[in-house]
Amino acid sequence: MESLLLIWYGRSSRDLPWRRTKDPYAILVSEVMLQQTQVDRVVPRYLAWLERWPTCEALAAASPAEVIREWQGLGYNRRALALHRAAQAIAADGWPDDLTELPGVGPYTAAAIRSFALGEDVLPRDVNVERVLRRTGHRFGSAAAQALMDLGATICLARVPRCARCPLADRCPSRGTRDEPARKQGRFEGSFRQRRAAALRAVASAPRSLADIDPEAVAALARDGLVVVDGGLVRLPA
DNA sequence: TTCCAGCGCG
DNA sequence: CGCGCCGGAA
Repeated sequence: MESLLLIWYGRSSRDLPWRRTKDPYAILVSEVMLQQTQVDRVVPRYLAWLERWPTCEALAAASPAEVIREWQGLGYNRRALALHRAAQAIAADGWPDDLTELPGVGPYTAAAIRSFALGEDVLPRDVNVERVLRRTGHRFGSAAAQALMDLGATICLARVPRCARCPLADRCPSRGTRDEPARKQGRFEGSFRQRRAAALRAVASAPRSLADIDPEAVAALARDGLVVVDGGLVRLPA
């Protein structure tokens, strides 16, 4: 079964920039960006990020404000600050044995770095991988990691699986089944999310007076350490 | 509306 | 373990 998957992957793999490197820092950047964010949206931002900060040391030397600006629009902005602190920790002390000691690095991202950058025999389990494992009832080795992700992202979709094009469909007990819909989310237009994003854009372009900015949005950003408030002004961290 | 290579907190 | 976190595009 795994060989069928790998044959399919040989023909259908996605050409993604972070698959062209084994630099642990580059893999770390890609994985943090990819946490709950679509591949197509990450690609250009990943390339720009690495061009600006090619190493942990370069990123560590940047200011939080620069980091937030470079991250702007990707969402989950605290990821950016965590990545920054991780780079500073690595620049100071090197890579820890337990990668989950790094801020913003959990079980999945740690396994991804160990597998994709360090070549260790571990299988990173994201939702796509878990879904394929669950549906097929099969066990796969770490060599199938990228293939499982691509299958889950392009064929074995949660809601509308494309079983007709799946290399594993013949022996898949879940062939044709669909997953339940996930949580619901309100409209973006006019939402608090939109106001918060606008507030961050405003502060990022230049420091503003508190009076010029939506107070609730500023409070939310401040709670996350994305802005500081002083002297009636909101601005990004020094 | 629903999707998205998770993490960290209670 | 459940939940909130982000933003936009399809």
